[in-house]
Amino acid sequence: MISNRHDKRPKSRPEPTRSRRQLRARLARESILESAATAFARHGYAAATLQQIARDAGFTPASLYTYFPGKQAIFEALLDAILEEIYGTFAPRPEQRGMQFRERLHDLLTRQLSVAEQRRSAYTFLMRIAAGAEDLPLRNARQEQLASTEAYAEAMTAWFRQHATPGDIGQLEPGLAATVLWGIQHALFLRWLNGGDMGPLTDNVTLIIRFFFEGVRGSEAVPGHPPTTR
Amino acid sequence: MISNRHDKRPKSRPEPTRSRRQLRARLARESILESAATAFARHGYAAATLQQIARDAGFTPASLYTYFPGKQAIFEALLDAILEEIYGTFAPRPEQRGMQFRERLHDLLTRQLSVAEQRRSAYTFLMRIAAGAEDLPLRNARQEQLASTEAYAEAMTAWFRQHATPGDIGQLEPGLAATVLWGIQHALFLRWLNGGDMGPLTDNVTLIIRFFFEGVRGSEAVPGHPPTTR
Amino acid sequence: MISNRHDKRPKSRPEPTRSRRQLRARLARESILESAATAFARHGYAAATLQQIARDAGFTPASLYTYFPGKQAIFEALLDAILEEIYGTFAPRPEQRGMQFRERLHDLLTRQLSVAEQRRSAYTFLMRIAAGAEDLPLRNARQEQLASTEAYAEAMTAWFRQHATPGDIGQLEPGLAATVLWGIQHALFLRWLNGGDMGPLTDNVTLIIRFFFEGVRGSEAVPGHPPTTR
Amino acid sequence: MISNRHDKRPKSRPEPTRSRRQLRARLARESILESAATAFARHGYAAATLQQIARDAGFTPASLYTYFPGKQAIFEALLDAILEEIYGTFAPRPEQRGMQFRERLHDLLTRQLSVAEQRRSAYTFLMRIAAGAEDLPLRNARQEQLASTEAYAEAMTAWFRQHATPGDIGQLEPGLAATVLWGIQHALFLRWLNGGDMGPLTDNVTLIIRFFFEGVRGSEAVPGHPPTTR
DNA sequence: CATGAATGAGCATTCATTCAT
DNA sequence: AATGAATGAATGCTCATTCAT
Repeated sequence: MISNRHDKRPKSRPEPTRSRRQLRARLARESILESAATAFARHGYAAATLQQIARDAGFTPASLYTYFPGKQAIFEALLDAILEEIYGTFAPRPEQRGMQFRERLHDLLTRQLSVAEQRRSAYTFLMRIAAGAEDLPLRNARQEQLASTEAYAEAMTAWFRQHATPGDIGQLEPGLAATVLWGIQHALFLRWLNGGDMGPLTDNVTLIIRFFFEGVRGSEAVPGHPPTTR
Repeated sequence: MISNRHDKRPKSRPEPTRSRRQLRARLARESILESAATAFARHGYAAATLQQIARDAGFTPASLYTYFPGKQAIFEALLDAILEEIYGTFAPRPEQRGMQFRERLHDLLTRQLSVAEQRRSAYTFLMRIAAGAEDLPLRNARQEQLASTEAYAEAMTAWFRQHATPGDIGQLEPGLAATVLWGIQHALFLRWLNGGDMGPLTDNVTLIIRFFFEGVRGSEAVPGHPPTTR
Repeated sequence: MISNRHDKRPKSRPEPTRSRRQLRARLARESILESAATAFARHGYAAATLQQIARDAGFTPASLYTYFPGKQAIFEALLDAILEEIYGTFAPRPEQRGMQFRERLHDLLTRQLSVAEQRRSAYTFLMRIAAGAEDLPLRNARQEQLASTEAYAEAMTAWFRQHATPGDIGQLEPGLAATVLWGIQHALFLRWLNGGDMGPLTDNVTLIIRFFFEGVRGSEAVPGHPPTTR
Repeated sequence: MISNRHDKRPKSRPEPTRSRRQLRARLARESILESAATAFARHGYAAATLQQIARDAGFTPASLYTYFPGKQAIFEALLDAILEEIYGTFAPRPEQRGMQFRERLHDLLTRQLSVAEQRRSAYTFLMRIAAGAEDLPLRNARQEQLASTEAYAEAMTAWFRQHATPGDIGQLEPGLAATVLWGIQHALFLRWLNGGDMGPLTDNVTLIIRFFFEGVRGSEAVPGHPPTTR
């Protein structure tokens, strides 16, 4: 008799009202972020309008304020999410135990391109930022740092130091190697993005790695679509 | 007879006054384009304001309309100029006669990075566009096509076909090779752009070519700054 | 007036639950009005938001609509309440029978300042309105009339006519005297309101009356805090 | 280029173009401030809209930004102007040399009410603020201070100290006297403001002074309209 | 009864553009 | 040729109000 919430069920559906709402709200937020990613990727932060984002997500502009305090907050939430996903790929994984460096890199890039593929728009926007092509409205210094080519290169450099044995990347300065890797990866991502219906983005990993290690010369035979690892 | 006010007629002498005006006008236009390049590179087309451009060029916004019909026209003129410079580098040159493919490529990239270095802002903006990071306000389909990574890759592909002999780029599809080359070039350009006071951008050419042909493995020794052209 | 709520139900028991609800509802309404008074006094009608009012009263904005049909209704209810309290002080009181005019005025002002002290925010808001410093959203002409300095002065004038004997306020036009009295009262109210921790507002009554009758000259000695009622 | 301005006159009016524009601009600014005063006085700062101000001044809202950087700047400019006028009246004047205290006060109040009369709306708005009936959007601490009843009372207190001889205001604390004076003045200003077509506001000065010094009792005969300074 | 969610109306502000001077 | 002034259109945002739960 004290709790009157649970015995309200007889009448309708079995789900507690509470979590229904929470679920709906979470979905709405995600939908808005997805729409924002699209708009930001297509037009840039400044030129993207709440109107576009809202329409795409099935809301009116005013409604966005139910879920986010403003345009900048949407931007930050989106950036946080994609940064977390991308940088999360650098975390050490038990499966890598027995792998060679090249295999480990394959694994890493596969996971990164997988994120890029699934969060296509958000990743595209991140690349815009990373390439310096955005006026960031950031109050958050941490974000400003992370969302740059340099930060990515640094993270990759650290990863190299952790996983590569001497000789793996020649005598090359790791930071430079990381930058080049970023360039190759970026170029193939754009190719995939603009190239109509190619296969999965992750199919490019082998290619990227081969280019990275051996360059064009070493790519004796590159079929239209990727072979197995190594 | 000195004043040029009275004779507006089609046929009169090449008055110095007249050409002085033309000169002033041309200089003004170039100054505006330069300022526009800076603004567009920094903020993107949509977010850049005529206010910024005008101030930077020493005008008021209204004055820009003396030289260009509007923001979009400025954009188009700027894009035209940089596209012409970049694509101009692909034109065949007599000096290349006796060169090896690698040398020819070195020559080509040197000229391209030279443009990038001198037209820094305009080139940066072009890269934003090429990376798809811009809403193009183009009425001009030709421009839209040219200002893309694909178009660049195509031009490079054509150049490969013209200058490479079998084996030069392995058995790789030339379009793919061109894309990768773009990626490496782009990454090093960004590194130079954001990296404070490095040396000339063109110093990176040898590096780029070595990465392109041999990858990281082949780069046995890469000093902090590039060796001579070999 | 106080309890006419219970006999509205022709046919059912005087359920305790029912009147408890009514009590809760009345308390909620009063709480809301109090919060509204605070908000209106601080920001004015237009600038005060239901958000502020609701938060202060422990509700969400939507909930206010359970108790009032809208912002304007809250405003009207609040105004009604404070007007009733203030104008109620003019009602004749048996205790005044044997008093002199000056004593009666002392009594009147004491009761008015007592209201001001207890309904501090509401009274402050009323003063804003009275001073013409509010856009009244009134549909109700009666309220618009009552909530003005003139209406107050009129009421006071009437009271003067009823209670003063010739000579009490000199040969002064009563309306003018009432206006001046309002001014003095208002000034001391503001002083009390802004002045941090002074004593009770009603302590100012003697002062007000002395100023009113004799002006600065007559106030031979005014200690920091008012003497007894004389 | 440097001096081709002067010989342009033959054709049209004798005024230099430059000052024409400046004049127009100044008039526009004043017109806007006047309209702003009206709107702020009527609706309060927050509730007044640029739409109203602009329309009243014969502009579109966007045009206001030609003359002021924003709503707040309009507010500040307006407040600055009226504050300067009001506090300017406290400045010592040579003419006061031979006057008695009462005469000096008469002179002071006349000048203050004269400002109130001429800058009717602005003064009304200032009174709203002074009475605490405004949420000030002030960045400017100086303004915040000056625009309060206390600040006015302080200024008046200082003036009292400078001009009154012992006995002039009884043994009353000057701050209190200043407050009361403000109240009387304010009440009569409001009466004038709302009272339809009375005579000039300054006609009330004698009345105010008589009330201030002698109160209602001392006002033996107060005709409808003011006598000479006595 | 309470509230999360949704929205239309409205606001301050920005900006590309036009035009008279 | 250059610009101050003016403006329509559009933007991010707020808020009173409605409604389903």
